[in-house]
Amino acid sequence: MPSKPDNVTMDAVYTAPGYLFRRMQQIAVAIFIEECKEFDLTPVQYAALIAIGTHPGIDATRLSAVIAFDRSTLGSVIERLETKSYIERKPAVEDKRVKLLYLTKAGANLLRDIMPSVDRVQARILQPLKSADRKTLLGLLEQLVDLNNEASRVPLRAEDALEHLGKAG
Amino acid sequence: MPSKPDNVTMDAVYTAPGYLFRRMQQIAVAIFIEECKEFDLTPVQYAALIAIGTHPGIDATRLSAVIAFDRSTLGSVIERLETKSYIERKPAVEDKRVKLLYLTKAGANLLRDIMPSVDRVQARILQPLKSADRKTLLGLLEQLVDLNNEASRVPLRAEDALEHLGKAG
DNA sequence: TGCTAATTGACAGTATACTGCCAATGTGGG
DNA sequence: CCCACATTGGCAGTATACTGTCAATTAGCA
Repeated sequence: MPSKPDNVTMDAVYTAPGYLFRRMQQIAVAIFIEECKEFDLTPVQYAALIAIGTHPGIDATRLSAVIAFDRSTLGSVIERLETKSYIERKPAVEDKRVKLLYLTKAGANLLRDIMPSVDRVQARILQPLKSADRKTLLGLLEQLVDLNNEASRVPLRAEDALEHLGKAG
Repeated sequence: MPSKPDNVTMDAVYTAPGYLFRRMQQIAVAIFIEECKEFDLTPVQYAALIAIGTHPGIDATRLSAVIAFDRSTLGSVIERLETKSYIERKPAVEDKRVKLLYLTKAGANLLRDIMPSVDRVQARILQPLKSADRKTLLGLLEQLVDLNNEASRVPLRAEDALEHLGKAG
């Protein structure tokens, strides 16, 4: 059977990096949700919790820079984490606009408990590849994300995380 | 200056494949929107248009299998493409449930015109890497997406696209 | 000091994504 | 033929993502 013109043209989509990254994102999220379903936490909420845990007293704007999430999106993420009592929002005394974010005891416990599941997620995502290929892909991915950092609307600014320390102590 | 414990812990996020794929997806979409802004088309809408163009008379359910998009999501995507007059929805005579999808003249023209921009998008996404690394990454990505196909809720079923031919001719 | 800039959090609006449900319709076994 | 089941498209609800706007507040400069 000769190859159909259909397939030839769709290959332009199937082999495009943009399409492949979209698929991998879908797959990664699906694996995360499945592996962590007992914790009722999304990948985004997990990353936000980690960042708040490692940067106690950070504000929402700086948090968005640390995990490279859109500030508008982050608002609802924070709200949901607060509803679940995993974080607390406290108004800053020296700046009435700012609300500082802190992990609650429950949030810290959750992070501790979910860690093995998250480790399984990251392993499962790359599992189909041979060990050497996993390292190669991961290395190239890290490079590409770093070199393309400015291309996204919300570039990663890890160093922003340190600014609040000047105010808080 | 000694490395902060903050950075050590955040590295667990920054080097996780799930996080890196999310970042690359954000970056790829941002580049697409920027490069194709004159056409007012999203990456998802573009992929749907291509698939409809290469599979005239496909229905929404089969379309979702061909591009691996969720069927619920696809409903609104199709609606927007129809509003913009890039596609047409015609009821199937032999099955009153089904609505068949066709590219309009305007849709075909758009696909033709947008192609150079989309080519630039795909090039820009990988541009920061050396040529050999681009090929390596793309090859591993294709492998990984294929091998993880069943892990996503909506696996790619390219062969589904051929089923409607039995009915339409 | 006072006016303008910038910052912060919040919100409205649009567009993916997914879960689950529904009615209409089609299909196949008894 | 009839009834259980599957399929199709649509919808409600939730959760990212992004654009743009806004009021409150702060900061910087004349």
